Amino acid sequence: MTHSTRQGRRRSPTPDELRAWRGYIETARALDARLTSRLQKESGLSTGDYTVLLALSEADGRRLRSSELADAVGWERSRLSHHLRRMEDRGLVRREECAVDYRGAWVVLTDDGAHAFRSASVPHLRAVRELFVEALDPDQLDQVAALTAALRDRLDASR
Amino acid sequence: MTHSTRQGRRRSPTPDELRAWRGYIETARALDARLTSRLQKESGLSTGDYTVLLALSEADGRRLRSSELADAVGWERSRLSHHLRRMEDRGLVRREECAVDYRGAWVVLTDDGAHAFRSASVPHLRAVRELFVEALDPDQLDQVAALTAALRDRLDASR
DNA sequence: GTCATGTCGTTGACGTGTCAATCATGCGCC
DNA sequence: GGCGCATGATTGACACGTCAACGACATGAC
Repeated sequence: MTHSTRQGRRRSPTPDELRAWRGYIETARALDARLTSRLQKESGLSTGDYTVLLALSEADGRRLRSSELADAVGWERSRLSHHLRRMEDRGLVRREECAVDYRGAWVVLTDDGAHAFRSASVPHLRAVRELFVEALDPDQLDQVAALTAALRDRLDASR
Repeated sequence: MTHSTRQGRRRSPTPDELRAWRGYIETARALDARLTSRLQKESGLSTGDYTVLLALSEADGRRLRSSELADAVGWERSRLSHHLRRMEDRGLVRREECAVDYRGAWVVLTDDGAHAFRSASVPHLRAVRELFVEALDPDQLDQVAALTAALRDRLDASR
C-alpha cells in the first residue's frame, strides 16, 4: 500500500494518516478487549489481576510494598489501591502491616492467588500467541518493536 | 533489530515476542490516555464524546437513529445508551421520538454539541499529528496500516 | 520536642465499559 | 384480531480508571 505525500507541519492529518491512526488505536483496543474477555472466561481474572499476580509471583517472598508494586506495573497508586481492595475481597492477595515504615503496607500473594495465576498463565500466553504473535510474520514483529519504540519516545519527549 | 528464531506452534511466546506484545499494547494504552487527557483539558470532551459528535456532525440533518449511531462508532447499544445519557445531561445531544418506529429514537446534535465539536476538532487533530503521525516516517505509517490489518483479520477470523 | 513538609497509601466522587435483564414496539402468521 | 418472536433501546449491577482530598506516619530544621 502506498501513502499520500506528506503535507506541511501545520496541516491536519490526511485521510490516509487518520485511517492509520484509527486502525492502530481501534485494533489495539479490540485486541485488548478480546484478551480480557478470554482471560475472564478461562480463569476468572482480569488483565489487571493478571498483571498484579505476575509481579507478585516474581517478587522475593511473593510480596512487595505497595509503591514498589505500583512502579512494577506502571500504575498510579490510587488505581492500584482500588484494584487491590477488589483482589483482597476475592482472596487473591493480602495486605500486611510494614513494621519498618508504618505508613506503608506489604502486598502479599496468597496461595489462592498463586494458584489462580498458574492456572491463568498458560491459556493467557496461548491467547497472546494466537491473536498477536501468529498474526504477524517475523519482519512485522520487528516492525512493531521499532514502531512502538518510536511512539513511546515521542510520548516521553512531549510529556 | 533482529528477532529470535521462531519456536513451535505450541510454545509460549518467547521473551522477545512478549516484549513486542507488551510494548504494543502498553504504548497504545499510553497514547490513548494522553490523547484523552489532552482532549479533556483543551475541550472538556472525552474521546467517546468526540467520536459521537463526529458521527453526528457528518450525518444528514445532524441526527441518527440510535442503532445507526452504534454501528457508525462500533459500540454496543448499551454502552452508547449510557454515554448518550451523560452527553444529554450536558446538553451536547438531544433525543427525539421516532415517528416511523416508536421503538426507536433519534439522536440529534444540539447547537452546543456542534460548537463543542468544532472547537475540539483542530486541537485534537493536532495532537494526533504530533503524537502519532509525526512520530513515524512514511514507511512506518504504511507498516502500521498493514500490521493492524493483519491483526484485525486474525481477530475477525477467530471470532 | 515540635513544627513544617514530604511521602505512603486510602477514600469518595464520578465517568466509563460490560453483561444480563427488561420493556415496548413491530411484524409475520394463523 | 391475537399470538409468538424478533428488534430498538434502556436500565441496573458491578468492574475499572482518574482526580482531588485526606489521614497517618517519617524526617529534617530549629
